[in-house]
Amino acid sequence: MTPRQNRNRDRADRGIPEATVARLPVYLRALHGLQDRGVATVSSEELATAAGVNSAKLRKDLSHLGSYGTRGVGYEVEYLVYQISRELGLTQDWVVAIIGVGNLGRALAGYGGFASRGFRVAGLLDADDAIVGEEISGMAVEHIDRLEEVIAERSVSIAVIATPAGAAQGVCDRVVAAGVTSVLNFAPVVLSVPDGVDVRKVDLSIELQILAFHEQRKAGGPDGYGDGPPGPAHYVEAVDA
Amino acid sequence: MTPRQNRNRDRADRGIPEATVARLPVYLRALHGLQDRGVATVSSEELATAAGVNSAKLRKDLSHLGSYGTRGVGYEVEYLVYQISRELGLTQDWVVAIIGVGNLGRALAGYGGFASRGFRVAGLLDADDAIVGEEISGMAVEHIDRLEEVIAERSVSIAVIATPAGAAQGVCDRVVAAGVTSVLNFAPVVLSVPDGVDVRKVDLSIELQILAFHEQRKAGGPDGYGDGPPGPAHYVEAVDA
DNA sequence: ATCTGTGAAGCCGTTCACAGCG
DNA sequence: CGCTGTGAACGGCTTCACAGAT
Repeated sequence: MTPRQNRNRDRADRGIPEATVARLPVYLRALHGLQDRGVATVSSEELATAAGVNSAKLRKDLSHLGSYGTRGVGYEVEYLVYQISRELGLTQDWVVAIIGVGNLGRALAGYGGFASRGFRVAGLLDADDAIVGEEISGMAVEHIDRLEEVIAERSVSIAVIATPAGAAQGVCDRVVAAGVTSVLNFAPVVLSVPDGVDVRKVDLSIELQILAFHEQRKAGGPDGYGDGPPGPAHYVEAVDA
Repeated sequence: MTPRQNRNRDRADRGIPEATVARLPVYLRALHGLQDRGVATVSSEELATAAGVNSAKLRKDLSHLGSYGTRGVGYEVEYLVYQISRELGLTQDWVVAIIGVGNLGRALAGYGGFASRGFRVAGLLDADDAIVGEEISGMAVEHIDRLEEVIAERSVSIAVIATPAGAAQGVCDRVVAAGVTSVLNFAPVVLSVPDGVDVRKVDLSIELQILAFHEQRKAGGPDGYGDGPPGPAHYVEAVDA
């Protein structure tokens, strides 16, 4: 039989590669920038440059959504914005609750990119009584005890966890039990969730450590040059900073 | 710049895959957790579970650093912590400057994970005179005009950009000109930098959009309801499936 | 016997290069 | 022509399954 599955869907195959999905928001942002500048049509080369990828990758990515370009011309900006938005599910509003209202939670609550791009923050919750009641970006902070009510009453579908590490798993369990199936986690812990729940993690410290690795390499490799002194025999004191 | 001259396949090959590098910080955090609980030895299966990966991947990753385990037994926690720390370059301190002291910058400045794991915040800079002089986490905010001096005087090697989008590229150009070759960017723009400069991006809005994509799919696939707003030009019949 | 370290296979994503269409 | 859309080649990452060390 043929190697492919029986039904090779014509266009807009729903099996869009993860790597492509992760880039669609970048393309979308670049397209919005072009829109603001009044650009009506864009070539794969131009859009790719604006998005920081190469044009072959961009064309391949867009081909997973369908044939939305015109050969010999390029892509119509407005049309492509709509198609990508629809594919990402941004033509509807997603209701978000932010749990943990420290500096990070405040930064998230005030982030303009939320409201403007299909996300509506409908709840700010915290366990600290000193913070509860405070008004942030026009919204009053509620006590975490009301978490389940808030999720149910306002149909929250995405939970943003910005609590300290120790509280994160507990909060996660509660939001999942309340029916949330998408979690964005800023706490530096690996959350465990049942199948069917999506968790994405944003971790500053990990990003910095990756940078440090490359920075060190630029400076001549770990411990100086070449092999250095590794090996089980050279068990130096653990330098726990 | 000297080209790659990696010939040693012995152990600790310096050509560690990017995907592995990105996971090492996760392993390191899991190991620190085990250390705190007084665990001395761990199997690949246990550590993998704690880190949220499968054991084959963990073993393959660690094999790129060297043979630091004992067959039939597992890995010595303290020794592995040291080896990973060394590989990531965390046995030395990296000096960080944070540019942009809004809520996000404050959250970053107060983030405990910095100081404790090989990073030292040596500068907080902002363009807003109302903020300059304010003390945050025991450090006074300085004016962005002093950016180049701060970088040079304190040997800053990593710049964290937490400014509004419009200011990010300008700040980036300045830190690069001042000799910084590692940038962590929180502003929602694609920064362009010369070769040899590393940029990593953290983007909340992108993460949320990826979640929205999957959430939508769970709810029955994109376009599962009527059709949205009008598509500008050609509006072919969407999908048959 | 147990658990690591690793060749080998399979999978996925990227890049190439050109066919196909405007 | 110019530029998109895409098969095919390529390379990297993940997974498997077992050889090999203790």
